[in-house]
Amino acid sequence: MSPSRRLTGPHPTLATVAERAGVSRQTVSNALNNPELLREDTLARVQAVIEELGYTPNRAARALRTRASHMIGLRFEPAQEGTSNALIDRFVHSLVEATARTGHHIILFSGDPDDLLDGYDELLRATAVDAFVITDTYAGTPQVDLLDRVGAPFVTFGRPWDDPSAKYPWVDVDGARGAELATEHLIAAGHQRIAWLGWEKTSRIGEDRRSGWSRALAAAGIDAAGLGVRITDNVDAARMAAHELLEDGTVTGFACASDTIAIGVLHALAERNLRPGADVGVVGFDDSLGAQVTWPGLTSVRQPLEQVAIEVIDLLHTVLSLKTPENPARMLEPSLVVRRSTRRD
Amino acid sequence: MSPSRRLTGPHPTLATVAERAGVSRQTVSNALNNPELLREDTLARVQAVIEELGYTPNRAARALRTRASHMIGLRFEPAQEGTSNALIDRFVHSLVEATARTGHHIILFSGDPDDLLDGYDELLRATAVDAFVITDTYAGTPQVDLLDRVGAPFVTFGRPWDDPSAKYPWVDVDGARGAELATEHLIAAGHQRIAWLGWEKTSRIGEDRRSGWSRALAAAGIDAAGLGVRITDNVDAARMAAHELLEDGTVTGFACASDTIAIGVLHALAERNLRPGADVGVVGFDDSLGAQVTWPGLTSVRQPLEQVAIEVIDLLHTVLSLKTPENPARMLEPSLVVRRSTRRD
DNA sequence: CTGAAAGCGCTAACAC
DNA sequence: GTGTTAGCGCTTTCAG
Repeated sequence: MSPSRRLTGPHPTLATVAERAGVSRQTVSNALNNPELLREDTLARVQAVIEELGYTPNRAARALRTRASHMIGLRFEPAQEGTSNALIDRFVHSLVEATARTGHHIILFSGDPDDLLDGYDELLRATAVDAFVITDTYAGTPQVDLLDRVGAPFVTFGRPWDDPSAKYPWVDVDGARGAELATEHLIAAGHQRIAWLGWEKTSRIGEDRRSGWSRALAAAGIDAAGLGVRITDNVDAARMAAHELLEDGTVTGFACASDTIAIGVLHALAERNLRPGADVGVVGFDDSLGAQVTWPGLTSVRQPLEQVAIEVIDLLHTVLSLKTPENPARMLEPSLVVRRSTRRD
Repeated sequence: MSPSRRLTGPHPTLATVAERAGVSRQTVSNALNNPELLREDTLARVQAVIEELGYTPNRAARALRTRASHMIGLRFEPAQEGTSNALIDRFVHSLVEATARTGHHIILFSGDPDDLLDGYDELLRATAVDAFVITDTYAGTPQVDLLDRVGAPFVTFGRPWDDPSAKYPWVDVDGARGAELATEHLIAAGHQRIAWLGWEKTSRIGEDRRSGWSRALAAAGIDAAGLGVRITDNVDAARMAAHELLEDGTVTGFACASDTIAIGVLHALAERNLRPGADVGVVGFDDSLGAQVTWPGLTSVRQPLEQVAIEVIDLLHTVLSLKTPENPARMLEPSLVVRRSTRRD
């Protein structure tokens, strides 16, 4: 005699479905997780009841039993104001779309701004997440060491700058190639003296992008001397640096490490009554909303974030199934979105 | 004789802690959830072991038992390109910060773009979330009906436009007041003929903001005839509308329903060689990144999203503890961030 | 104040 | 193929 209890609670359980379908709970479970084990008619009957009752397995119970939460943690930093670079936000949108197809969910957490590692450990010990996506690899990757140590799966958006031979799975966009595209585009538009406005030397990403600019100039036989400038990532610093470079009248192109910097250059042009595109070509980086709305339209290097998200989730999937990914290091190509800041109409 | 098993797995459990501290599992549980029940020395001893072992309660087990996941669902729509308005992204950042203090977490999910209700039900039936935050109230609120029907807790960012007497908890920002602030600011700067560039009539939020503009003009005894224009929310539509309004040379002020629209006005000014601020005052809405980086700096109405998030979480807390919030309808005041687009230097 | 027993809903292992 | 048993880690009774 089975102790069949009828639950009065709002949610049907395995037992409810089993009773209604006239099978055991295990059979319902199999219908869900190993449908090939059931006879066709039994399966159909069980599925009909599941449908009818609107049954969805209880996540907590399933997680407790299988030790898999199907949650992916992402540490979400406070909003950065004053920069047009909301790249991470766009990435998160893509990530949510990408996870939707796999049954995983993104859970956002915050941590002490002074402690890059804060928050990870707790979620892990609570078995609240199966894995992490790490985005802030530009700041070095202490998180990677931590997660490696405790054996937690993760994938990073951003390559292992500190240790190119590191073998954890990552996805990144070739920033040097992006800057090269930008510079080639300016050269093709007839510019010769093309400046680089980038970040401080401490930024690996910044130096990488800068190398793409150098490469493009070298390939075209253009001397880069005095044209590479390093500043902090804000509009005003860029504006001032641009004024300095524009002083002698020979510089007519700017490849920039960010849209914020490029917009600073546009400000300088406005103040000098120079026409973006016609007089001076300007290219930004990241195709941020700022690039899209700013006057007269900013040409910018765009990272394929949708694809990055898909690759990240794909890698995560592989890692979570304890398989070794075939290609754990995935470099994607950026593209150039051309707008009026480089058109010589 | 207690069946004390030593777990070899990575995570300590209640049993591990209990054994190590020489108490029963229940006592450890109490140390966590009802510390006032324990004798001081026992409590201290248990806490020391918890600390030492780095124990964190298993969320799945706790959720299964208490029927509370401590997760809050937020449906996250695909990124909107071409508009400077990433308000929701900024809100999510604030929300994550706000939840951090309460032990809740935000889980992001996506849904069929054609079905506003998609996704909610499933998370609920899976008991994956305790409650929802709803942000898209401008599109009407079918979600509210759904959640009300199934008895799921939620709080909205956005008031019940369709039914002002609805008694569910919400937090919103007074958009009419924001437009009024913008218009008053333009009047104070000496402008008289101040145009409104807003959204189509179908937008409740748009009409609400517009009413603030009318109110400010009326209070100053200025005739608004012919100055209120409704367009779609994009840079180009705004640019063209601005050109039309600027044609007769009398309009010198623009209050706008969004930063996107305001930036379109700035484009028109650039094309007419009019100086933002000195010749024509322009005010946007939402203080987006675009407003912050665009030349020459766009004055904009700012919504206090950090505070909105805090109030939302506060209401959610109250609702989740089955109490009736004292003040379930919370309207917050926006503020004006003044930049050069309204300075007459 | 502390301990023992029961069970949340599910799935892995094994019997039939 | 299908049913039975056990237990994931926790908290809620209820005894002591």
